[in-house]
Amino acid sequence: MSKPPARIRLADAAFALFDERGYEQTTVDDIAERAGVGRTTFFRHYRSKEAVIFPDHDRLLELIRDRLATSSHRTALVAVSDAVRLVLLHYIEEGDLARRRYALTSKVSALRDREIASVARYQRLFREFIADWMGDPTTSASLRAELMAASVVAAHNHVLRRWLRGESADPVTELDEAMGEVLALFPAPGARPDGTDGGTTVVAFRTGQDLDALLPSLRRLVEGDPGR
Amino acid sequence: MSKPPARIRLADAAFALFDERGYEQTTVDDIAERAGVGRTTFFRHYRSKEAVIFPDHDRLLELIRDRLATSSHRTALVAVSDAVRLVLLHYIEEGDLARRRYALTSKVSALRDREIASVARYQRLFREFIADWMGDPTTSASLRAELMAASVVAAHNHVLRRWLRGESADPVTELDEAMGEVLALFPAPGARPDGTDGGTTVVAFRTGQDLDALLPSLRRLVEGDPGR
DNA sequence: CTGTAATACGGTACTCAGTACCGTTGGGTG
DNA sequence: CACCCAACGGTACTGAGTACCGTATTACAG
Repeated sequence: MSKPPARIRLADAAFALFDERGYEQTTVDDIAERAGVGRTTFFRHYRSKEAVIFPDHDRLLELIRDRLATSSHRTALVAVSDAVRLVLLHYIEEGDLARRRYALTSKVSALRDREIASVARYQRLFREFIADWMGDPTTSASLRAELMAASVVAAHNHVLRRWLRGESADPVTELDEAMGEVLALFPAPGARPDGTDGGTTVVAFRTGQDLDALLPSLRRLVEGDPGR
Repeated sequence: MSKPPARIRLADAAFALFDERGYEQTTVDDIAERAGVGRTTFFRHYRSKEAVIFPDHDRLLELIRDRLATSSHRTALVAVSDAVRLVLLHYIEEGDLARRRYALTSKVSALRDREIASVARYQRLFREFIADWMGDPTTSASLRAELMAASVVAAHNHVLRRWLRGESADPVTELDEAMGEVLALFPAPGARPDGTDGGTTVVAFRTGQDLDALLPSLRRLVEGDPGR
């Protein structure tokens, strides 16, 4: 039962001290001391005092960048909705650690700001991806990309926060639902080369009917024979 | 021709030095020295080195809070759209100063993060206002409030950035147009007091959209909230 | 004119985050 | 054994931000 590596010990010590004394009241020296290492070693493993709480935002950002780069979806919004799932899954994998971080960021404004800045980087990535995908430098297209990216991130944050607060048992499903709402906000342009601008399918449901029973015909309507 | 007050001299000195040497390469001592005051005086007027660039975000936040508190609009979204105009007008009043700040925040990530954190506070204020206004603690209502707040802020940012880059001659009109798009995204619920609702849901699809992606929201429409 | 209180200011000293640099240790590997 | 290389510890430094104290200016009451 040898000691875990310094990086882990530092993180454990940091979270423990933050819980005991609060973030500002804890110095880097305190953390290093409790971890049984020198102060230099702390900064070797974590760029800053804040970074010990957000260890791998950069890695996650790259992961998402790759996912977007290799994604083959029919619309940019679907691709982004798919990519943002990675973020949620990452948090869920962290489990209790993510919740402890949430408790900290809720109290310490400096950490909250840092978290917000990280999220903004995701949003920027999404915005640029959508704008590139649309390839339309128009003002309105740019605005549309901005709105889409903001909505995806907002929906993700909504679900994530619910899960962090313990209000959600199945966050992945909730994310799907939330993303469905977002997709519904932005109907695809439905560009038709022949100019008939069909593309619109109107479906009438009777409430109380089983959606799953309708699904096959729905799918036929949308995918099989567009324009009817 | 007496000297302007120390607060102004400090801001001028700061911006000049930031332009000359860059933000990180400028120390607070440098700023104070050029302004002809002591270092202590700098911190008396500005809480931090960053604060000299963002002097009145707090004041503006309070202004918006008041505006929302005294607003009598038909929908929460309109009230927020109206309030966010204050932010844009504030930047426009600052004129060239706002553009110099934009040039700085574009280069220095620490400043960009700070700006983003400020904007997030507006967004949070909007979100809480909308949620309170709706008075519906449901998950979907909460998500809707989140999406609305994010969209308003995104639209504002879009217009503001265009103006800061000198790409917009009439930002106020552009903001109105952008807010129009946002309002179009979120049609009013259209409550039916007479109960004539026949339980039929009409859904308009655009082909080219992923049916699977839409499915969750569809399911919610049919099963979760009949009659809407 | 004088005492006094408020305000703004300058200076010193301190804490702490973050950086730079240097020396040391402890394994592997030829 | 000699060498190397990675991880570590220590020291010293810069710079932001805070606390505290003394001082000059102004205003104002008596």
